[in-house]
Amino acid sequence: MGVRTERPPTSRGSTPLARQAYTRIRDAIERHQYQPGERMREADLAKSLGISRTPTRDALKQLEVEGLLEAAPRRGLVVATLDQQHLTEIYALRDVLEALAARLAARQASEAEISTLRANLERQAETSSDDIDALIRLNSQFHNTVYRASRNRYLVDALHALQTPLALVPGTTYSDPGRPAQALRQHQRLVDAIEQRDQDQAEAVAREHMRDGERIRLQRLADLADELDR
Amino acid sequence: MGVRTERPPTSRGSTPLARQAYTRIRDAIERHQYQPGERMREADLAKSLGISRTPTRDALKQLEVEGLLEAAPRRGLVVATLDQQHLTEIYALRDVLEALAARLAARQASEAEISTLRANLERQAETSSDDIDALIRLNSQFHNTVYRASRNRYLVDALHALQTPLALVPGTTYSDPGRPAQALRQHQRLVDAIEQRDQDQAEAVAREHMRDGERIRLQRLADLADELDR
DNA sequence: GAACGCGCTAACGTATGCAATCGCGTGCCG
DNA sequence: CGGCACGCGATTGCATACGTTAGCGCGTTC
Repeated sequence: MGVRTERPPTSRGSTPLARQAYTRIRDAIERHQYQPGERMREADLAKSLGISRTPTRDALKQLEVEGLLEAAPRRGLVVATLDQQHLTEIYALRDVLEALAARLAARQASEAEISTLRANLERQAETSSDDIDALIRLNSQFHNTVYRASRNRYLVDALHALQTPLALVPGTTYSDPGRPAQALRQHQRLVDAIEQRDQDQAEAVAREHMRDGERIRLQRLADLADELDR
Repeated sequence: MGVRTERPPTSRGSTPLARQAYTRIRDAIERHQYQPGERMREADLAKSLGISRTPTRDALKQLEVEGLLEAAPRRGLVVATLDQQHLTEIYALRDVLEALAARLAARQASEAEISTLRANLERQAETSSDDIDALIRLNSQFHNTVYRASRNRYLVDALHALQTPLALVPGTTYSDPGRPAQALRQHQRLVDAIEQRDQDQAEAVAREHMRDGERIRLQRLADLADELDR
């Protein structure tokens, strides 16, 4: 079904379809356009994406590896469900990983990385608490900079892998009214600790940051369960 | 090309081809039948496995996710290389993960799990230091039992993910003459700590175990580099 | 009227053919 | 004699057809 005559032959990049499919399906899941437990059929998705089953299948496999989809006993792949137990396990692990990243960053962050973090803090401070999308983006950049400063790619990968399934819970910690200001204060304290090369302090701040984040997300999950019960 | 008339229709199991391909390729890599950097071509592998490119491709993708293969700039998938830097990063992370697993196991291992660990220790004690394959198997079972006792599937997954790339270095820590006895002693101390619910001690023993393992593997890598230089 | 069995259909695993891309070699031109 | 450009071969990405299996509904029989 060679429908793709739209793309001029000069377009050398021509994004791999599997990557496009992956991105679009993942976005749809993160926007909660599919319910947890909803079946994901190769043929349906392929048709709605306008591509064949082959790249669609590749995308689904990757999403399964990342934990956004799971194999249901006799129904194929479905959107994964994240309950309180999962959340607790994720944060138990994330706590020690963020602590390690903060410690390593305090030990070996470059001056350029510290400047990047400072610049990020300023932008966070200038951003309105209402512009949640911008805050989320800045938060993500902030943490990624800290992760990379750890100089440990396995740690970076593990931290990213842990954050992916969190997208299954609608909203983020920034939906909580006091969170933006609190996060900014904790981020500032973390950069201070990194700049002073105080590894223990950096680890302590990171752990505090995680505990607060876990609390907010658990609360959110409980609220959602209440709504569904009604 | 319906070549597979060999399999009687009664054979219901007939492992999916993609899984077979994955297992066989992974085994071959772990046995070092491919050199690091060696190209892995879909068509070649498919032909040598007697299957088509589709399941072969699936297997290669999974191996890439797991870090045994990596995408080389302009040459497709090649067998991954593990240098000293990688090893150091892996162990820096594994240290805190094993420590967490040991701590959680000490907190919440069931009596049945502790019995399983004790039984494993006995079998380790009865196994000759020369039977390296058996020791490796027992060691793997031992650690997996501790991991599961942590009641944290994300931690279990992360620990497994970290161990996979270690297979790229020929031999294991058990190739070292003193290691079997040392490992057994450390395993025994770990089970003692778990049984006494001493979380700090469990964590300390796990960290010591990791440090020794890292030292042996770094030495092994250095020896290999020396051999190649000659 | 109920239970068991048979066939139909939906879904996925697998095979294979086709197309697009990229590296590399060769030949031509400056 | 060297560099650039064109073309060819190798390799992977994508599409699609086929086979197989399992679940479900309908019919038949006791």
